[in-house]
Amino acid sequence: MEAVLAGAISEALTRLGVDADPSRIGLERPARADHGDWSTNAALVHAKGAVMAPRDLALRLAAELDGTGLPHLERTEVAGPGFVNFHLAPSWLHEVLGAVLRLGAGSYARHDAGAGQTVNLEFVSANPTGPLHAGGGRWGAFGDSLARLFRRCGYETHTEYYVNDRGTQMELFGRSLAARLDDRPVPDDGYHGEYVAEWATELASELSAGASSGADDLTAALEALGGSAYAASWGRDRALRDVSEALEAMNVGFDHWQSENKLVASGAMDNAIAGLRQGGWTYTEDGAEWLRTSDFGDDKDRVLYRSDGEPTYFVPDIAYHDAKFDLRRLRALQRRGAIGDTRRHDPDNETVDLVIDVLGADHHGYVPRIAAAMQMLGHPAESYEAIVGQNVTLMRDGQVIELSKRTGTMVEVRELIDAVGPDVARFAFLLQSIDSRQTIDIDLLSAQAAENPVFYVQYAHARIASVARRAESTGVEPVPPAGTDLGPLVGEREVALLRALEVLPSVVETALRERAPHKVTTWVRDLAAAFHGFYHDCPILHSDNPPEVRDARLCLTEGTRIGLAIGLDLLGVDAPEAM
RNA sequence: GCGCUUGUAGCUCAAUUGGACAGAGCAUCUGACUACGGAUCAGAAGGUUCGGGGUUCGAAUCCCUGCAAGCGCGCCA
Repeated sequence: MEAVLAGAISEALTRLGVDADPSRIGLERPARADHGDWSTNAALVHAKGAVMAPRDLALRLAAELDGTGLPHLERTEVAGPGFVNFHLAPSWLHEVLGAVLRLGAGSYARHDAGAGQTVNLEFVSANPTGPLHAGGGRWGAFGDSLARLFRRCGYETHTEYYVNDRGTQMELFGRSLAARLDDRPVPDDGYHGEYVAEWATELASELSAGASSGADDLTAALEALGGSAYAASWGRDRALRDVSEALEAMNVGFDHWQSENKLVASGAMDNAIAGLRQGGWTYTEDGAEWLRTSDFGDDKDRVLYRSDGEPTYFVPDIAYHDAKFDLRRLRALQRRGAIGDTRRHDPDNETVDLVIDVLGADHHGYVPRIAAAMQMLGHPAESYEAIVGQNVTLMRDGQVIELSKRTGTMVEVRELIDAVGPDVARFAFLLQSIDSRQTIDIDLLSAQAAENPVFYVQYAHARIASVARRAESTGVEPVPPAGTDLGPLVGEREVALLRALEVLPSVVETALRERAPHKVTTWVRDLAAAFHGFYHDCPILHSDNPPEVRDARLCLTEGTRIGLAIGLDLLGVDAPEAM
């Protein structure tokens, strides 16, 4: 419909002798229903070139369009400073509903914008030194929903979690665990959380179970295995199990967990650094080796190898990001079953087209240097993208809870999920833009869990399922056959619901383009609201209803179910048959 | 001090990226089924879009400036 209108507008302008510039013509769905179904600013934009008052041009344009016999067009109108509004007959929405029913949840609102393109999406990547902080849930929900949007738009999509299992933090974590194990004080700059003590107890029982002959000296048993280094690696696995389980509970999964240790062991660092040196991007100063990141907009150059010869954390990060561009690496992971099914892809293309990091605001300073390094290694500037989101503030009892490694205070995602359930938690994270700081008051969220908007949406879905069950029990086909006359759907609430359903494809498209899954949340609430209104005012299975009205409404109900199912799936939230 | 992000109803947030009278949900007040699930629906009230300039047919949105908040600014990770 949009394409038909856009073409007609351009042609009409040309017939009026105006030099039409299609790129500047805006065609949009007005916010207010009484402004019609579509609206164009074409007259406003072209008035100057046509040397006419905007309204005069609008009037002539409207008259011209009225004469062309466009399908479904009831009338045009000129409004405001010179908008031309198109009022369409409900029949155009009936065609939309027909398409929704024909395509179903699998195919409606799908785009092939990303066909043949591969995207790699990294998110969460919290250090494996403890359970996942509740704030981390935001990145999980966001990243996972964004991945779902990419998939729906035809991208071959890989999701990754980078495991920083190497370096100072891991050592400290290992030493903290070891210290707890023999009741020594935890190092000052170590990990003081309650969980460290609990995990040390677990480690202790594993050690004593594993020790052959009642070795009750745990310290000796640990030393035999490698001391705090063993504790660190054991703790890493323990933490990752905890993190993945918590994310799984929120319906968040990853195709691949990349260990930094294994990456380094593979020689990836040497390869990447060789590439940088070859390109002449490095130099030595004060005994350290530097990278010319300021050539690409970074504030200053960055150290790769310290004067003592040790690589900074930056080196493995470069190697990792470089590796993420390598499709052969992803294929190899796939063969090992680390990654799920793949979609069609150009077999000659060996490069991932888009590598995305989802980061918290506290890491934004790191973006320019990694972007610089990727360009030095030959990856086009637009192929690396960092999405920087604002962090979450957690509250309890009206008090802000500061995340502190020293004192060990934290709120775990698990705790949040246990308190309110996965759907409320996930919906809450996806309720607002990633650009705005989010405050989650765990008590407030628990207390108001029953009023959470997620239930409003899920209730709409459950109601529809209930209608279907009732239809079945009275011998009525819950989904009338294709070709059912949708003509009876002309009431205000029916049209409002049809309109809400119609915009889903463009919502999906903009949500992906703007990396804004919360747009799906907003839409799904709108659709649910339109459905509840329809349901309240328009009886479906009531015996007074003529069969043709009943069947048309059943079609609309099923179409709504499809829309809700798509939206909730994109959000990773359950679409229940009953509540 | 410099940089990034943000500032919208009492609270939490939207606003088709420059469009028409800035919209929802909570909270407050008032109403609605002898019909398919009342976790619903309808209505009222609530605004100088942080302040001040500017750009144009048109600004919450873009530019300048001031204020406020969060984050970042190491041969730490």
